[in-house]
Amino acid sequence: VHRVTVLALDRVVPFDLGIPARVFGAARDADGRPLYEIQTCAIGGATVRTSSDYSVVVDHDERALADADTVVIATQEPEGALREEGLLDAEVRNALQHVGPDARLVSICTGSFVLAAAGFLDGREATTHWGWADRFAALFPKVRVRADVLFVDEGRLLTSAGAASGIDLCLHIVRRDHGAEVANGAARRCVVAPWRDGGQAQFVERPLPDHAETSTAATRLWARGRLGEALTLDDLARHANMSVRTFTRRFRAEIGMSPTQWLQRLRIEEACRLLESTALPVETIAHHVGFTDATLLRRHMRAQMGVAPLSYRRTFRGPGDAVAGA
DNA sequence: ACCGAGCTCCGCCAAG
DNA sequence: GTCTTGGCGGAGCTCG
Repeated sequence: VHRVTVLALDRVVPFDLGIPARVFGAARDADGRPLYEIQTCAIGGATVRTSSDYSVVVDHDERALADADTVVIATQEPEGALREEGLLDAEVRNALQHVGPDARLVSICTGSFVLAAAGFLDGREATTHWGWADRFAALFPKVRVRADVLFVDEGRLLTSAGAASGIDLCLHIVRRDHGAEVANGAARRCVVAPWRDGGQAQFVERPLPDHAETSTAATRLWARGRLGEALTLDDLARHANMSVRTFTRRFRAEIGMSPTQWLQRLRIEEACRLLESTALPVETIAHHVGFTDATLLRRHMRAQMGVAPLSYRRTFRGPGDAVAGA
């Protein structure tokens, strides 16, 4: 089992502190056995104040960092010397000494300030909460800050943007460790979308020389932009410059579902968005997201979420809600 | 609710 | 020997 140790520092943000335990804890192998063991530690094993109106009691002190395969620095709003000069408190610095040389280092939100101040991020790309990106860049000129992504994967060092992107990052790590299928299972247990790769590149991966050409990422972006068209497997494979067989194989390995499953999911997602935010007729929406027919949209929505398009719109808008046009 | 033509998915396997 | 590729075929699915 892979051991994940979460370090909770003073004024930790409870939401973010809970993310690793929840997501890694949801990662199971085919027989349902947990793939990660999560422990939470604090300096001196002391009670930790949170950013909210309560404190947390942990079971471990910083020595728990020593046998961690992965160390997660939970969100802590930078204060004092860290905020002003980018310097770590002596006790935090000492605690980080326990981290093994091969441990993977992960930060959520402003936890990246700690990693940067400790020098781990020098010469690397990293991200942090967008509201802190300028301060971060000013304090740590040796770090290349990306403010426009959900997370950055530098291999042994991974940083995520604000709050919920910590979930995306943890899922990404599970995907890296155990494949997309396992990661999707964890996402399902957490009742969270297994894949957020919006319009822009929302994460940056360490450029692996061979990985870039073999990935279906570019084709997914391309397909996303032409949802309304009738895309066949051949179209996708051709765009990716792969045989159909290789494309489907890669796709499943990377995303954990088949190309058409993914495409349908996207279509439904977009249809829901339009149902929520516009008053367009179902027929128009169906065509817009690539269904030839409104009945097809109904069939798929029924199958995937058990709701008919109009009743989805109704529950979302509430009754009597005036509708503004598209 | 059902049906058939066509498409998709994936195990298998030979080839690189 | 190990890993990847891609054609084949049939089971299963999708769409009209």
